[in-house]
Amino acid sequence: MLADPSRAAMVLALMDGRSRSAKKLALDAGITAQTASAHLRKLVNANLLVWQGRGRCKYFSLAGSEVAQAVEALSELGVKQIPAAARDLRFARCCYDHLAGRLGVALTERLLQPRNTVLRELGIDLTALESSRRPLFRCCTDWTERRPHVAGALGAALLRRYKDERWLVAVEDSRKLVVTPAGKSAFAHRFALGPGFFTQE
Amino acid sequence: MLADPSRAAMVLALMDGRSRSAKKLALDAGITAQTASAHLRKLVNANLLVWQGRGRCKYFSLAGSEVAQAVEALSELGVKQIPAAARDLRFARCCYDHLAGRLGVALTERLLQPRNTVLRELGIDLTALESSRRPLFRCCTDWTERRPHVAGALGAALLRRYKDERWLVAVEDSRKLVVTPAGKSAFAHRFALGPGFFTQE
DNA sequence: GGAACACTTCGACCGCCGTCGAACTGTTTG
DNA sequence: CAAACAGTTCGACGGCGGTCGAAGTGTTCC
Repeated sequence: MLADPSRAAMVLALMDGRSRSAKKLALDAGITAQTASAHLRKLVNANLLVWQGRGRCKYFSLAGSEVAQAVEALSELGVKQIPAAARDLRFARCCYDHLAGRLGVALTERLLQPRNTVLRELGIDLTALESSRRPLFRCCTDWTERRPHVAGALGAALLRRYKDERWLVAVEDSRKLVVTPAGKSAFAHRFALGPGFFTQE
Repeated sequence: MLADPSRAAMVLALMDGRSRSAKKLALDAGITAQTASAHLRKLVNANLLVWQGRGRCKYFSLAGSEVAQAVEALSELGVKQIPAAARDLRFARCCYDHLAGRLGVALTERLLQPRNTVLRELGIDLTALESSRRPLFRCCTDWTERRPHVAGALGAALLRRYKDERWLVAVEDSRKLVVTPAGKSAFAHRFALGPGFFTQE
């Protein structure tokens, strides 16, 4: 299902967790609307995508975090073949609804250190997240770093907070995330990242 | 690459981490030797498999843990479609070189509990593992349980120990693992698994 | 109402690729 | 050396599926 180039392009375009119209997906994948329509129907039937109609448009998005995770795992296999295209995404990107890339891995490691109080300081309410239906903590192996980053309800809550604080901003039509100056200082301070961390970006 | 049924069958057959000859893989996949030869060459070129010649035979095995991880992530997407075939593997199975399934997830959770001394009692030397080139701890999301189990160097060391102790034995030609009576008692005792855990198997 | 637009259905085309039979290379065994 | 066997190469076949043009449905907006 993911093996077809056109379908793969459409799924990759949705890897930032946002939704897009059929037309836009068709254009980005370089195929006509009819062909895209057939592909999208297959992807929905295979439970990879879901859609929601608004007016005369159909907006598609990933069916869930598992889909993003599978795509990340597959990307890891092909990472040698596509070094150029991937370079942009290595430092910080969305993986569905949470943060991935070098920054995501680094923050995860800091979070896992014992006796850290970052979560509390960020105002993340663990008990509330624990009561949600969704698993609190999932690891998602990073295809650029080959080390885990935080997914699940906690991962989504963290990324939302980073964006709310404007430490990270999303790049239009891309999974890429850029760190604002305020973000650099906040991450460096709260997560004890060394001074050289952001200069290697 | 994994989309072709014959190639998928061969890769799945190797998911237990062992190696098999081209002929055996061809037979299991239900194709002729010529066809298998072409597929195997492609899989090797794509860095999914590696091989090693012994005499007139070529023995193939997975190229690494990432491959197993990607296959597991993909299996999760299709888990609704193949409930029958998967039933056998749900409780305990190999995922390349480490333990997966309900048992793998349960043991992982016990290991992650703070202040646990199971690792030390099992004689697993963390400092030695940490110095190895391979990442110590990797999460691998379980496609049957949708929760993480331990992969990486630690996961491999644990499974090796379980097998050495004969708590788990591998089933011929399958990823399935069966728990011995000694294993049931050892796991229940050391990992504080409830009395009902093994009866639901 | 009518034009513009998003999406779908249908049908036809075409090319890629999985498949096998036949024949070939190289190794093992007696 | 001959026979058996693992694996490979070549060539031919066949079908699945991705592709688009044309035409159809439904919605929005003036």
